[in-house]
Amino acid sequence: MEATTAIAALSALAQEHRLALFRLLVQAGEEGMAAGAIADALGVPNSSLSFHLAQLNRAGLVRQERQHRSLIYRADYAAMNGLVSYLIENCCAGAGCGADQACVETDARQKRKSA
Amino acid sequence: MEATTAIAALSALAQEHRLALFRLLVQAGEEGMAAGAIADALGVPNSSLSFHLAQLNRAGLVRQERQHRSLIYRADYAAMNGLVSYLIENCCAGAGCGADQACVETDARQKRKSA
DNA sequence: TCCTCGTTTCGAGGATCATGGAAATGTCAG
DNA sequence: CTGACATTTCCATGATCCTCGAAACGAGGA
Repeated sequence: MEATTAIAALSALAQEHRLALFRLLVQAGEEGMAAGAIADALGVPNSSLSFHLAQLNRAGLVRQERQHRSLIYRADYAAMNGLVSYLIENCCAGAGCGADQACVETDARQKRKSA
Repeated sequence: MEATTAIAALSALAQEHRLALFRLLVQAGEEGMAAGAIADALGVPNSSLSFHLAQLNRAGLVRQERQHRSLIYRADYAAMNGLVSYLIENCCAGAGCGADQACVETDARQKRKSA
């Protein structure tokens, strides 16, 4: 992942409504949600929500698909994991982070992915 | 982690210089780096760097410690992992994300942590 | 104490972003 | 074709953020 891509993703997530929206889609899973249902769940005006959905889409964090009259949105798990991996890249200079077990786990996980 | 905290962290990371800075500290590990050394490595004016370091510090992503005349900065791995966990919370609605192996891994990792 | 070095704060200018109503677009049923 | 519905685009307003030189601050060394 390039820095530009990561910044786009982080900028997209660094906003109250968009963070809630993305997490909603992450938890919704493969089924996804229609724009209207999301607006309902979040209590955001349609025009605002559309703006935020477009931002997340442009950042590659969500994908849209037509289904009858509705647009279904889904979280892009690959992009999400790519961002996470980018953040913890070469974590801890190979020192194992001392007492921080969580960091060791994420580091190991990344190595497993690239192997 | 609360939404406000996560947004603060994401906002802090959603900026070219700060993202590079944070990743530099993540890779530097426990040893950390002095403000001057960071400014040198990134080619950013001192005043700008100080501004960005303050943002990361206020977001809880880095910690500072005096050492003689220099201020040593270190990445806060606990905060980093907290943010990651917040993002992937209840990932995939327990569906295993279909073909997306990476997501399954992160989901499993999170469950392991909270167990 | 005086001076130097490392770092932070101040301040103004330019750039980017969020909001939400109204109008436009696209999709389908009758 | 017409009407109804779901969603997006347009647009102006207000708010927030980034930059960096200059000045201020704080900690040692002589």
